Amino acid sequence: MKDTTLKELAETLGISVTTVSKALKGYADVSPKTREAVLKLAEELHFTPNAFAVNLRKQESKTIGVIIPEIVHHFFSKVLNGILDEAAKHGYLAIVLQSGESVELERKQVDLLINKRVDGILISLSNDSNDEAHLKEIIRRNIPLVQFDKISKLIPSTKVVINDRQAAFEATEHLILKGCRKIAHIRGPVNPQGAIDRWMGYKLALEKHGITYNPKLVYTCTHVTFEEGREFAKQILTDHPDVEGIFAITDLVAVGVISYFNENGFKVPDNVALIGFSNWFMSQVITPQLSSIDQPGEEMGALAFNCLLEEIEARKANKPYDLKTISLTTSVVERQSSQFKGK
Amino acid sequence: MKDTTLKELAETLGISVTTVSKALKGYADVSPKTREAVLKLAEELHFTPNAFAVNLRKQESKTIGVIIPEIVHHFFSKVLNGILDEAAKHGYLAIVLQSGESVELERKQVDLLINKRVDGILISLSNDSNDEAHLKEIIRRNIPLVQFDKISKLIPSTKVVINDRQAAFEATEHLILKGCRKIAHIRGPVNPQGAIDRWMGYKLALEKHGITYNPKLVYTCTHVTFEEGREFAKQILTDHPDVEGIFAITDLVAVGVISYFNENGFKVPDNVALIGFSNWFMSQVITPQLSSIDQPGEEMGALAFNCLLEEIEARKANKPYDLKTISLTTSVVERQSSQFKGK
DNA sequence: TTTATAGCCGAAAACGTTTTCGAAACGACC
DNA sequence: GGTCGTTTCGAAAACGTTTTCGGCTATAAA
Repeated sequence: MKDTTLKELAETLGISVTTVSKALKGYADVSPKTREAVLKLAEELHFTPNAFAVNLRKQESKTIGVIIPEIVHHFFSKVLNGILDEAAKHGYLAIVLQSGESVELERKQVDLLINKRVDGILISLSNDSNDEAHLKEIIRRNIPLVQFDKISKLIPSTKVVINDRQAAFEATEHLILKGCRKIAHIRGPVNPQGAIDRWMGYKLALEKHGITYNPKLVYTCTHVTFEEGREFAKQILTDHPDVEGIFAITDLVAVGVISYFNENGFKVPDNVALIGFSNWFMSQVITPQLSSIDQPGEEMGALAFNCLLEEIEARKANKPYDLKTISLTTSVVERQSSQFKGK
Repeated sequence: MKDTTLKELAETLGISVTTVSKALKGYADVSPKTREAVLKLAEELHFTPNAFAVNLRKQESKTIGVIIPEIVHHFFSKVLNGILDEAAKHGYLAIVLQSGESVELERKQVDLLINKRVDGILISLSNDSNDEAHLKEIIRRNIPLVQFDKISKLIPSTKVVINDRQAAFEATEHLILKGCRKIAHIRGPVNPQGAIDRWMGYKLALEKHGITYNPKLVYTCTHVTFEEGREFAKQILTDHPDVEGIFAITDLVAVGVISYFNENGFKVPDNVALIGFSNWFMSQVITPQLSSIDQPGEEMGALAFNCLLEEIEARKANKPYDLKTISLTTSVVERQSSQFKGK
């Protein structure tokens, strides 16, 4: 059973394909009588224009590609949610791919999207993306591109990010304002820009409040897991039993810290104040509830899509457009874990 | 700057489009000399076949559509992960849509995918899907369809599910074997089949072990949230202070129960044993760690895709294929929360 | 009666690829 | 020289739509 085509409609009505097409698209130069006949028959036969043909003819598919490191990830799934909803509003569909934090895979996914001839690409880079050849290829091919969250500064494109340094500054300052002076930082891996920026924000906050930075209070994750949180909690307790506050790179790590402290009778927030990062769902349901930094994931996704759409439409109309970098503001979400009691 | 086409290659080489196409696809009837010339030029000019044209010609796009209720959801994102990985292995891309648990939106998304002429559709229904007209339309259009997790029994298609009744039976029996006799069940909403099946599994386990079913021990969620878990925990404590075990429809609800009990000094598992459902990540990091039922999300996704692929290929080859229903086995994940101490 | 003007319609090209089918060229063999 | 087979190539149709452009008819104006 084949799909109905314009040609079939035309033949059964005894008119030309052209007229059928025009009737369906509301052109003015088709009489009301034939228009209605066409519409009626099209309805009856469940006609829908063949998307393949339309794509070929119009050289566009109303489809974008999205590449993220991991889909099973609270933040990225929220961003994706924002992208999908906003895309739907504007009649766009999204092909979703994950790079699994591997550059080779990321490059492969980019190639796939280029070959598919998507109308545009949204990408958040994998952690070890040192090579940008594939991104350059996107630009060479003149495909609209917007980077979000984890970006490459070397690639000229619109970017939607959060200000990691500022956010980390506020997180640390929050602990300071709660009365902490000796504050440890469990930071992210060495390379990713985000981890570096947050670490710098931490230092800046200490500096502003006259606390000397002590590198021994900084612990570096390699995998940013729950288990690492537990391990570093133990380590901190032996290295610095008098620690007053901890700023963890991520809620997951912070939850690991809580878990270890809970088991070992070290009280959060009575003995030590704690703040995480991302405002992951779990931070509301753990005991004690975890203070955190809210990253507006859906907003980031929606904004990234809108920037991409702007670029797509500008190019189609042969209009110029500006590459911008949008920095979303984060906010401290104050919960129980940071209500430091002092000594 | 336009993309290179077969025609351009042909013209600069002074040969026909046909020969260029054949050279690129490794046909035998093109001489080694011309083949190499074509390959070389294609490489230089970064030629990639125009996907729009290929789709039109072949009447397929190597793209499938996926509709899930929510993307920001641990289980569904895992299923999606399984789908995407398996699809990638077979050279397929996926367009992802969410129905947001609304039938109207679901119907709209189905229409979009039909119009896009995807090669097949994977769908998990929204909760209030009582109307199946849109699914029937997929079948009428002869589009390969596989349902997973939340399915409609009325629609003939391959299905990949878990055996909710069996899983709930095992969860309840697990509590019984730990020594619980008075066991409450916080069940899901009234309509969805999954909630009904789990409730029946609960009853069956009681029956098998000679415990009379008491409807007053069953509490019905409407939104299946953390807050509902807390509320019902409170309610259970006043209604049945001597409760020994609780089987919650979902880990999230179970975590709500833990949260309330933790705050009010009612000890899990000393006073009451608890088991959830889904084995989502949080169950490992909460204190006490939550026993649960593991649902193999990625496996479900991978399997669903493979079934779809089978159907796609069978149709292309005009071979018959069978509709099957695959029931994945779940397993009890025993953690701290179910280690009941008795009285 | 001619001319201008709407109103309606359709031929045809274009999008870029794939595949069928036949043809040309060439050598080998009888 | 004719026949046959092999190798290499290309014309053309097909996939289904969109859009331009010109043409036809009938009516109104001159």
